[in-house]
Amino acid sequence: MYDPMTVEPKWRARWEERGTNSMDVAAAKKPYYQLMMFPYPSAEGLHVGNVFAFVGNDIHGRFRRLQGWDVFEPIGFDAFGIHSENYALKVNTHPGKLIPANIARFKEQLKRTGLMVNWEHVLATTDPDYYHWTQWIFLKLYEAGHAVKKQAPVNWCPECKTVLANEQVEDGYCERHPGTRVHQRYLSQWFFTITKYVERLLDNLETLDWSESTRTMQANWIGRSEGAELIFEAPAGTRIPVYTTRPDTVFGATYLVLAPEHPLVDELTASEQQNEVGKYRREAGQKDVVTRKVGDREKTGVFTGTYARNPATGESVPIWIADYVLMEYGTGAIMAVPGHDERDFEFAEKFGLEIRRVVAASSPSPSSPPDQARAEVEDDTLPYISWGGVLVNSGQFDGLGPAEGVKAITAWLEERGSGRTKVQFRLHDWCISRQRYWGPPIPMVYCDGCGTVPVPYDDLPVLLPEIDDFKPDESGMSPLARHEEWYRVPCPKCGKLARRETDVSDTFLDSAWYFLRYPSTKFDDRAFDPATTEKWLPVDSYIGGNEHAVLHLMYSRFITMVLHDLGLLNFEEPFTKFRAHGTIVKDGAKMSKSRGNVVVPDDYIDKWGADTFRMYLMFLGPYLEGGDFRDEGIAGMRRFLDRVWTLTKKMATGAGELDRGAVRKLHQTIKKVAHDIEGLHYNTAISALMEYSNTLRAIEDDEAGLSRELLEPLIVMLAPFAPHFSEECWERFGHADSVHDASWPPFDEELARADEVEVVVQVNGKVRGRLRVAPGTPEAEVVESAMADEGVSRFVTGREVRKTIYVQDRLVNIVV
RNA sequence: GCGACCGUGGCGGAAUUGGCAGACGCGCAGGAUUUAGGAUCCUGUGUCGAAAGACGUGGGGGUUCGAGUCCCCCCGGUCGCACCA
Repeated sequence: MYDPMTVEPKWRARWEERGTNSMDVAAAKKPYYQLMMFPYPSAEGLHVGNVFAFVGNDIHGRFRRLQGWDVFEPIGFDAFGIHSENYALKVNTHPGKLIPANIARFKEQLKRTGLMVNWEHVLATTDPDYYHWTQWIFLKLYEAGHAVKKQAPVNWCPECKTVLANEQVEDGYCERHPGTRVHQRYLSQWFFTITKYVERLLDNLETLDWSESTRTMQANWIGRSEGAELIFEAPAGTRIPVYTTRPDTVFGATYLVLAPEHPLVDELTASEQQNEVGKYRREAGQKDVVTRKVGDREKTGVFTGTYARNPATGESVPIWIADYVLMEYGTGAIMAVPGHDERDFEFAEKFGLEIRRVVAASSPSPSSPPDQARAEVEDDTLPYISWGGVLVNSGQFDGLGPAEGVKAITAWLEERGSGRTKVQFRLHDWCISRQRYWGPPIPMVYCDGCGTVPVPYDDLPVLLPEIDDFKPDESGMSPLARHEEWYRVPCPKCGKLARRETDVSDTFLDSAWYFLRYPSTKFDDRAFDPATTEKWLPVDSYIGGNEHAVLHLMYSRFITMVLHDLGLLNFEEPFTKFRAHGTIVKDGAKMSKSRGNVVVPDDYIDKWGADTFRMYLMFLGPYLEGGDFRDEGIAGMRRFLDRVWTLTKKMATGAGELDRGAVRKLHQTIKKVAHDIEGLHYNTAISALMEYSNTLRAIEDDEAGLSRELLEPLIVMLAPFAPHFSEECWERFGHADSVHDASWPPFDEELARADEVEVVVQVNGKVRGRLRVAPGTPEAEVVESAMADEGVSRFVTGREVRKTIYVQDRLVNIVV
């Protein structure tokens, strides 16, 4: 009987002794970088979702190794950030104390899972040897002009006394304090100018071998749109630029709306409207960023009391301010076309503004041009939004389709100096300041004389001080701002007393470059060694969750591009291939502590062994889609390993004739399993291995029986899935070396070929018989024997054969 | 609302280019072994039907000799984005 409780620890110990998994990064000849997204080391430890993800990554890495690659499969810990910090606050223990214990626990669990992790190259983002280089990257970006300081709104929870990320705000309330409304504060913060790279970030997507869903999400996030910037002029000559994707509808623009924060509002507000406008702006400022965007969408706004000239019609249109217009997008001002935009329509209805139709749904007939179209348009009670139809009420442009109208009207306005075509993106600059404690201090110093001064490279790292009062307070500043002994430093330039930046950087910066560090963890004088990096990067295979499809992957690509442009990297895309794995759910619902349906891997590994658990997880469903975790099936997987175990004990020693059918099945299996592992289709790879073992079981008592040639390839193919079990079998076969240093079994097309195929005979598309023929039998011969088949002739005789369809080696269809 | 993906036995899920639907596994039933239970092994297992056969991949229509697969409409689900002008 196979006993994982003794076999698995035995092999883990031996792997460590022999250094089986410690591939020498410097000496590797055929490098293959197999990366998985590193975990946040939570206090709860590894959950099945992590194990599922890591095992899938490990199988691919181990398979590549069997194919002869020098596979580098590192792991690290994303241990900075608000998660760790909030947990530390909750249990009232310093995060610096919690993290090492959590990491130790994770390591233990990861090892028990049997991963081929290279433990010589572990990293933790909280380690000063690591964040030294996170700060170095900040300085590199600063030097290149990609790090700038500007004012930005943040969510503030008065109860937590801290800034919240958008994800921590639920419908305007703090996620930790359901009764507390979050509001908006303006703070001066550091930004990385990722928007400068927006075209490359979008265009390069097409060249990447990434999950389609991930690329789509990135493209949506970047949000490219084409349109025009048009100028509306106020009487005093103030030019108000607006961005629109529908410049063809400018003849229908009956009013303007500015965002409440728009810098021109003061100037444009008439004196009698001052009070109203001021009040509205204050109210808008009170709303937190999230509520304003997703909360109650009842339109609100106030009239500024002034007008601007529509550049197309020359008419005066009223200028309003309303919070449905966002300052962060476009120019922070829109031309409202209520006839053809739902939001503008709703607003116009509410405030009694003019609605003018400028696109008719159907083409006016030549006999009764625009009049008829106008009539039908005026009946409408809702805006008409489509790229179909024709322009009406648009002067010389009447009759054009919207797409032609865009070109013609933009060109016409451009000629008159009131517009130009414009491409707009949704992506914003990346705010990296966090008014928190648990992160790498931003390496900047503010000096009264010299201004903003970067910390010299030689003074890095700026160590995060160990303070007890890491709890945030009312001020909106980092807890570090309470520690004068820390932030008071001499200015690096002039030596006078100056002040450190007290904010720390975003966790996403830690993870935006960690893959560069792994191969170079041995170098303490550089972030990443040029020769090592050239050898190992870009990453050959990256696997992770789609929850990081946008931010993490986008930021990593951005940092890589910047470092490339600075001449520090010779590639500009970090991940050649990326696949998003699926999610494991329980009873159809996402696992979460609040639902109480979290599955902890430890008990399963204790009971069934890591190998059984690994295979079971992979067999649940397609790796790229995930599946539902149930206890019922796991015994079946254990049964499978037990059967293979029994097979290996029956290995025939004599040199009998090999079973032809088994050899054929073997080669078919080699091909299928390799193909499936490459595509990460582990569930079907496992089922192919099961089929092959069933084939062997059927001949186990035969004379020639189970020869080494039939059994050993099964064990090798099983090795990526069940690494301990396979080692034990391999050893019992008399091998002194590791099965993981063996080679993937060679595939022979000739041996895989069937010497007889079954051809299905259909009459009118219904199966009426089957024939066994040699592969490649010509059509005429097959049809002839098909007609002779009793089951077939019953349905054919006495009827006229209209035609026959023949698919080589597969099917005959006789149409009568 | 917009975008992407998906819907197949009692269950999880298979099915290159349109070509035997239900691989593999779970569960279940019968049998062997066992004092019994468990474990193991063998056989069976989409539905209706005694059988021949008919029906069958969320529903409806279409293309085709042939549709789970392609096209159109509808219903249901999952994920992402969400006042982005």
